[in-house]
Amino acid sequence: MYERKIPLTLGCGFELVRQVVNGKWKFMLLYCLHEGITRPSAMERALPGISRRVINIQLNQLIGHGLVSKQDYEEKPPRVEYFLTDLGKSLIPFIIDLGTWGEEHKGTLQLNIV
Amino acid sequence: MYERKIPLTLGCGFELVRQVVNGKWKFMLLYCLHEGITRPSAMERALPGISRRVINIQLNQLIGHGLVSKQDYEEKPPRVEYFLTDLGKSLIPFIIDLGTWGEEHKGTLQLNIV
DNA sequence: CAGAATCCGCTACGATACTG
DNA sequence: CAGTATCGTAGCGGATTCTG
Repeated sequence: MYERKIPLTLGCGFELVRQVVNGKWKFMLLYCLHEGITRPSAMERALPGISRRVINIQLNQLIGHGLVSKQDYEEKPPRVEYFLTDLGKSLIPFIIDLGTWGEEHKGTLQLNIV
Repeated sequence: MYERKIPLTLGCGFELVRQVVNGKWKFMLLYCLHEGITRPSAMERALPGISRRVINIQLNQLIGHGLVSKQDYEEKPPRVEYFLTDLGKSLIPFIIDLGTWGEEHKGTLQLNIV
């Protein structure tokens, strides 16, 4: 054998992950759901700076990717709730650990990012 | 107490991580380095579809974030090598585990993404 | 309160060509 | 082989407005 052109058996996995978590607020939205913040209005309060449009778009993408499910109670005034699916839950440990990693290296990183 | 407006102590960490790994090929570049693929030409071969321009841009960002270091041997023909810093190495387990996660749920995810 | 529709600026990325 | 410069494009996300 010569050389492996694509030595990255994980490459496909990387790309899938990248697509799934691609989006400015996806991590935080998933973490909100994990924290029990299930309603859009609550997310808007919990995440200063996010807009309703982006909440909807990114939640819908997460639903499309099978990480989130939606419950519409069809009441008036409207009430809906979003929940993590099992697949979504399986991603939470990564998110928390990555967030912790970011916190721990905040000093080093911020210097460079700012 | 009323309600915590920002219940996400990890929010800042999320944001830092998002900025650091933001980029289509960052995961794969970091994984390349971890695999010992240190030279740009080798990365180009290992990652079909990537361009030299993007390799340089994203590696420089990683350097700026302190995850990667560069060694220029100042020879002719030119030869340079990139390496993971300790900070960069500390991110590798996440990347591998996320790639594995993506691989494991490929079936579920691909249906939705395609 | 949930959410869809519209407009728009910014950036990332790809393609290409060029310098040492 | 390494790296830069330029151009064109698609998409993300912010602001705003409107509906049920």
